[in-house]
Amino acid sequence: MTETKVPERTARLEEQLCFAVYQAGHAFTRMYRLALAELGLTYPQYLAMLVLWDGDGVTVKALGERLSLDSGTLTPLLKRLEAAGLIRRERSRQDERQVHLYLTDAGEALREKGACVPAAMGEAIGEIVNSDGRLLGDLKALREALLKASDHS
Amino acid sequence: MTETKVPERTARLEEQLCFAVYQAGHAFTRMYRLALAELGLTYPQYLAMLVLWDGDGVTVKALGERLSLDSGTLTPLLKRLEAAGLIRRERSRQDERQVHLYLTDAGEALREKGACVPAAMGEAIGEIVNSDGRLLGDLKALREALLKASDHS
DNA sequence: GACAATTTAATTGTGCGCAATATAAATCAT
DNA sequence: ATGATTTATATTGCGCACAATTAAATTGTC
Repeated sequence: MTETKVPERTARLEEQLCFAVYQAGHAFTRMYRLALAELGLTYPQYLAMLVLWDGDGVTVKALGERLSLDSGTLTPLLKRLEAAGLIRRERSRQDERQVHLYLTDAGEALREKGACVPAAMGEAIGEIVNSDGRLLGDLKALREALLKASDHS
Repeated sequence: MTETKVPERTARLEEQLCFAVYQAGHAFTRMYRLALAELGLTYPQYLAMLVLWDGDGVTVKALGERLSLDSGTLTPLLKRLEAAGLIRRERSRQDERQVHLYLTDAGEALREKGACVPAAMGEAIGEIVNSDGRLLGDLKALREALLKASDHS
């Protein structure tokens, strides 16, 4: 037993799962950037619009839960969408703490142009890698495990 | 054949691969945040230190290629690491365009504390999901496909 | 050797992402 | 009903991420 205590090399960057996720995320936003620029949207703005296209009138809070984002991120993002004329922000009469989000006609109209974005992406790469939804499932499981493990509450 | 042309619903957010990657990335940085805060590092700073621990003296350019980040991101980040006393930035004598990055004693000393970070993470979640490196491989393949597809050059 | 083209960093400006805090409204407890 | 607690949004501040530009050094060409 030659106890060769190698000075505990930290794992190589490229072999770490966190880095792979980090890089894949950047690659995705880069990929979406061009297509979304034609819609005048950033990627996070596009995600917000996806939620509203799925059904508007939701509150900022509900949107935040769907996207895992807080008001510190959403408030300025939503103000930009409002300034772009895509949504309206209306404070609730029943509960004046809440702000409901509605699509304008322009925001509704953008849905169709937005609809072809994931299709274009999907054809380019989706089937190649995500053959049977396995990767998607793995990532969801990963996220769950991460959230569970980092539940500092 | 009842041709019910449903108004082309955009895919649900939660079923989109890009969103899963986006969410997993956030979950990772959240998970790392606490452990890294004890080292006084952010997650991107930790990635930079990983590269330098793997071998210092590299240029900003080389670091950027390793991390897929440009000088716009790296210059201020490296200045912060320098201000924290972890690295030195030295402009090359041979080629004054280049800046080489060296670990200080403090930066070198941080390696050991940093070494237990991925271990703690890995034990918490690594084995659960990444049973045999399949997920890692899938993500790398995904990244490759994305970069290839978005090679606007 | 002079000058154009390329390369490397740094700078500027915009938009997330998130912690911490503030503010105001609603709810709860007495 | 009044005061304490909780909830929803907004604000502030810091640190990425990246496009676009600038500045300076190097290389290539003639």
